[in-house]
Amino acid sequence: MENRRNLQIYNSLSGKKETFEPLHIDHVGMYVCGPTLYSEPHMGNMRTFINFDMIYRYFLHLGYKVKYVRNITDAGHITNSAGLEVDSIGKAARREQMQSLEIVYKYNVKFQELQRLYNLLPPSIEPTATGHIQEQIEIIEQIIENGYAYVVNGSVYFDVQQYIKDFNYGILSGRKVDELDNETRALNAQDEKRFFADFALWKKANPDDMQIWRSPWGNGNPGWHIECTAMSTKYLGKHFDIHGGGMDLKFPHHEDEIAQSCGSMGCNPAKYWMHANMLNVNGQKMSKSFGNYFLPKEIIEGSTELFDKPYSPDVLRFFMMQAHYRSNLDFTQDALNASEKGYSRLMEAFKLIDKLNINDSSSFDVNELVNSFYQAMNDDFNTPILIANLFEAAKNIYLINDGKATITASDRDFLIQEMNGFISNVLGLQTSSENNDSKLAPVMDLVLDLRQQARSNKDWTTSDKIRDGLAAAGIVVKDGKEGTTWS
RNA sequence: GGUCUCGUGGCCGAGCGGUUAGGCACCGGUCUGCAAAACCGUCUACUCCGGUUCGAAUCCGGACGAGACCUCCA
Repeated sequence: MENRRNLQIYNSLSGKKETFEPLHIDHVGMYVCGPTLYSEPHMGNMRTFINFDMIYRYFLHLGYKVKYVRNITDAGHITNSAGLEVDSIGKAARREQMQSLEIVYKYNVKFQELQRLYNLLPPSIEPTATGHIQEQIEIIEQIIENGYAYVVNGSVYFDVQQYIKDFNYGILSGRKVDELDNETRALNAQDEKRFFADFALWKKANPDDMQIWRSPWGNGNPGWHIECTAMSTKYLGKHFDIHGGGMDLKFPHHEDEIAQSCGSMGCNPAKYWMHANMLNVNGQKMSKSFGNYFLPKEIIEGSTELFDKPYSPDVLRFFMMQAHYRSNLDFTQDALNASEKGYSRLMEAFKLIDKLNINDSSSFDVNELVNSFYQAMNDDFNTPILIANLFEAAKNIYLINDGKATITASDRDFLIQEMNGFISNVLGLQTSSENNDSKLAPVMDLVLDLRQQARSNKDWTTSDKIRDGLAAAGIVVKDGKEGTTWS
């Protein structure tokens, strides 16, 4: 496929757009950092997963065989800036009076439900951190053997000072080790570390830890970053195509993953690093303390105070796709309403396309239009441009419907196929109408027939009563030249 | 404090040196029994100050403003 050769991806590693060339022909290996299951994923989490779902879908659309690995973090992250224990899952377990595994299971069920609601394709593999403790231990052993880690009191730390003699720590985030900590941070509990920037690979267990594993260094917990190195390596190999995640994971998480891979296997794990941007709500990063925090399910149900009406998952997906994955996106009521209307107009056009009259020639260049879909996506997955081009198609469909433009049968079939491919397969929007209720359709036919009779008799009172009554029930009646439709 | 993004019309949001992005809203028109839907058309931009250039929203410098990260974060 010609379209494959032109795919440009912004690589966070180089800070530039690069032509995508897979390591293995026809195959793409992609690893994305998944959720930590200590609470229900929020809308910001969903934006990242939806963006990578779109990226996954576009690779599939281009005909690649994709192995998409997205992990589940079910072991609590164990250190914070002060080196103190912060087991997020353990904390949640105590709060909710459950065992760690119960917490993880509970929120995983919710996460799976959200994926279905928002039409995310399941990844090829969703490995868990706790299922790969042995692999993590083996990588840590290798790093120690290579001289880039040291053992202290049953804990293992990555030796950044040793590492920077051979590799570039900061290659992804652009940070320089000597700039990292000019101000002396609170150094309590960091006595074990040789250097402030060293990070934990394995942490000795505390008596009150809820999850503990055995290791060559005694009982303990894996560090936060090592799980991703272990799982990406196991399922995709030591060097694979794409590693993705939220922008906030760039440092330290991804930087440390690179250090672990280089320190154990001698190479950066991924050829392309991709980072999806954050979600703002009413101008600020979504946060519980700002009062602009809401869950993906609340906005669908309309149960959040922030918005005065519910929005469907398709509208929310469409809204997010109208912004580029590397841009900030601000959730506001006005913006969501605008997307809701635009989405409906696009989908109405797509539903209309089957019914268009055929002509001997097309009054516009369908090939060029379809090509513009690919060009948009090939430019670093530019979904806003793709959507603008889909609206161009919609405009033409409406013109044909009004008899002001023409299309040939083969062009129409081609356009149907490609529009469906991009709307449904790539953007992940559900094109099947929820109005295809087998019982409602014949009833509507009857009602509209009665209304048409009233209209023929110029009985506007009856005709408008039917229209208003249906409107009250949420059904919009549309009188067109070719008859009346509803939705 | 350090590192890095960003500042586009009423709202959201593309743009990577010369061409109408797009959506929503507004206004005028076509259509309609009246509406709605649909179509056509018009109008609102590039934070500010310098510089480079024949030409800058786009490149460079500075100011102001917003945001992210700096060992919990998607």
